[in-house]
Amino acid sequence: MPRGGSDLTPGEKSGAIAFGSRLSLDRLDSGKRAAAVDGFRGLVYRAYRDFGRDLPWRHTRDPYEILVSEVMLQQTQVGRVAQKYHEFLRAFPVFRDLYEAPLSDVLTVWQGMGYTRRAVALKRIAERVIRDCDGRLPRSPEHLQTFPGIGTATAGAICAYAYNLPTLFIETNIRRVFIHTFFGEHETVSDRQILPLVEETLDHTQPRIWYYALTDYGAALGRRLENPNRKSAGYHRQGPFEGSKRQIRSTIVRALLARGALTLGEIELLCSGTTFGADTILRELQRDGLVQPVGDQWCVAFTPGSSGTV
DNA sequence: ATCCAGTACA
DNA sequence: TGTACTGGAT
Repeated sequence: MPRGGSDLTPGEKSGAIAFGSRLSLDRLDSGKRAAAVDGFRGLVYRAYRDFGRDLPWRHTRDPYEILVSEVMLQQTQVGRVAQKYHEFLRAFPVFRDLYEAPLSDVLTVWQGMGYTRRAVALKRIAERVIRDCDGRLPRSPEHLQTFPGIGTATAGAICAYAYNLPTLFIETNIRRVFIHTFFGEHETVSDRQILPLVEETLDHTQPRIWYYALTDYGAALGRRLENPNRKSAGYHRQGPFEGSKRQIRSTIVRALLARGALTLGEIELLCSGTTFGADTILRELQRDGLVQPVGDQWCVAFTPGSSGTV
């Protein structure tokens, strides 16, 4: 494990590439290019030694526990996930617990994390793993990506962290490292441009540790730079929360969890003052597997697979 | 008031 | 290829 360091100054040992260095692999012959890749790896590992993070989900290699952490880390910062992670695993220690739990229990524990849809996805993953996969999470990124809520980044991360496989993936900290280091002059950078560098620099001898190091270096860069990911082709700012659809969605789900069930009239009341009709929002929440109608009331879906059918 | 994050589906 | 999905920190 790395230890927390403090000195960020670039004046390092002779020959070493300093924290925050910009590099280019362009127009290097193959020998020089290999040496530059080596230098980059040294830089990343040195940052890991100095600024590596001791994160709760790095104490396990259990695929279920890694899955939970990676889904939580989608769109949600480390600090908030760290608070919720153990609580979630206490409530649902293994796939079967998540499989058997009512969705409302899962959503209740999930509260505060945002993007409730991810909790629905986790429950659906548990159902497929129990029913179709003999209770074991698959090992290949391609197979993993057929599960709800698992895309390229999460699939790659699970393979690297749970199985120590040399998969290629890009998430925000990794993106930050490559944009900062290799695309300093560029105005915008797409993941397609970054991926070949991820491939070329990957340390096949220890993918798990390499990705720990890469993400920690990215996180350390993020604390001292204006976010280089603003150059990412996918980057965009978020609109205001007040009065937004996402605000009313979360209000409705929270109310349903607290009260058990609500009539359409009560939900319309929650929507008053927004430009969205209760009907539209409920339909979307139902499509997302979050709610379902019961008689003349609405409640949290019994099981996420059942969207609509009681 | 502004910032950050990966997936799904158009 | 673009856009919608949240909530807490600052």
